Amino acid sequence: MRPLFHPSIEDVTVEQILHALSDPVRVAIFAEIVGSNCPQNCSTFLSVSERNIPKSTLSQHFKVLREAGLIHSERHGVEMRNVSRCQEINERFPSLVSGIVNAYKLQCQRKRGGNEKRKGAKKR
Amino acid sequence: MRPLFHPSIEDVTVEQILHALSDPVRVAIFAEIVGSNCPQNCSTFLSVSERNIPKSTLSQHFKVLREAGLIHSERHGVEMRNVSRCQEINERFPSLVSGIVNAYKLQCQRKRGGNEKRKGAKKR
DNA sequence: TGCATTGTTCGGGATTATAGAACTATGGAA
DNA sequence: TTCCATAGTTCTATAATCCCGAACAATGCA
Repeated sequence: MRPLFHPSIEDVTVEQILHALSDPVRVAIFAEIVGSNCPQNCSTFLSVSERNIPKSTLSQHFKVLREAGLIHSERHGVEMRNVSRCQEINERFPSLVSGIVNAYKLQCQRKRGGNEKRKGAKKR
Repeated sequence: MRPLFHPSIEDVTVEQILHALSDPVRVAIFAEIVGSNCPQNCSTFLSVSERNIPKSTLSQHFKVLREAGLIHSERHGVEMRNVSRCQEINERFPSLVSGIVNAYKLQCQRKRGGNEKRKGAKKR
C-alpha cells in the first residue's frame, strides 16, 4: 500500500482547495474536522449530512482533501487520524478557508431553520 | 434560444460557488469581472491565462458562473454584458467570495514572481 | 495463527466536461 | 428588404471524472 501523499504548502492551489470543498460530503467532513479539537478517523463519517457513504467512496474523499492540502492524515494503529492544516493554509491564503467554512456553517443553519417554513426542500 | 437563468440569491449554495470557481479558466474570468468596473462580454476571454478557449466552451463556463449566482448576464445588442453579483453574495455569505478572489490574486502574483526562481512550472 | 477492524485499490458503469459543427439572435451595410 | 458580420448558444460525440461494490492490505488482539 503506497504511503500517503501530502503536498507541501507552497504547492497547494486555490483551485484544488475549491474543488475539494465543492462536494457536499467533503465540505461537511472538512467542517467537522476543523470544528473538532481531536483528530477524526474516516469511519466517523460513514454517515454524513443524512447520507450513508460507502467506505471506498469515503476513502477517495479523504484522498482529495489530503491532496488538496486541507488535511493531514496519520496512521495510529488500525485507524487513520485526520487533522486540518488550516494554520498553514491561512499563512499562505489568509481568510480563504475560514471564509468558506463560515459560509458553509451559515448555510447549514439556514437549512435547518428554514425547513419548517419552506414548502419543499430540494434533494440531490 | 431559451432565456438566461439567474438563480435568486437565496437559492445560491456554497458548493455551487466553490465548484464554479474551482476551474482555472472560470476563476480567472470571474476575478477579471470582479476587478473591472465596466461590464465584460464573453469574447474578451477567448484567450485567458495563456490558453485559447473555444467559444462553445466559454459559453458553458459563463453558464456555470451564472447558474452558481456569481455573475449577472444581460444582452446588449449583439453582445452579452456580464457583471458580478458580489454585493448580493456578500450579504448572504460574508467574506466568502472576497476570500477566494484575494487568495487567487495572491496565487497569481506568486506564480509570476516565482517563475524565474523555480526550476519548472507545472502545466495542466 | 486466525480473525476483526480500518482503510486502500481495482474495475465498471454512470455522470460530467470539452470542443467542433451547426444554429440563433442582433445590428448594420448594400 | 436582403445579406452579411459578429456574439453566443445548442447539439453531439468523445474524453475525463466520479461513484461504489468487491477484493485486498495493514494493524491489533484473542
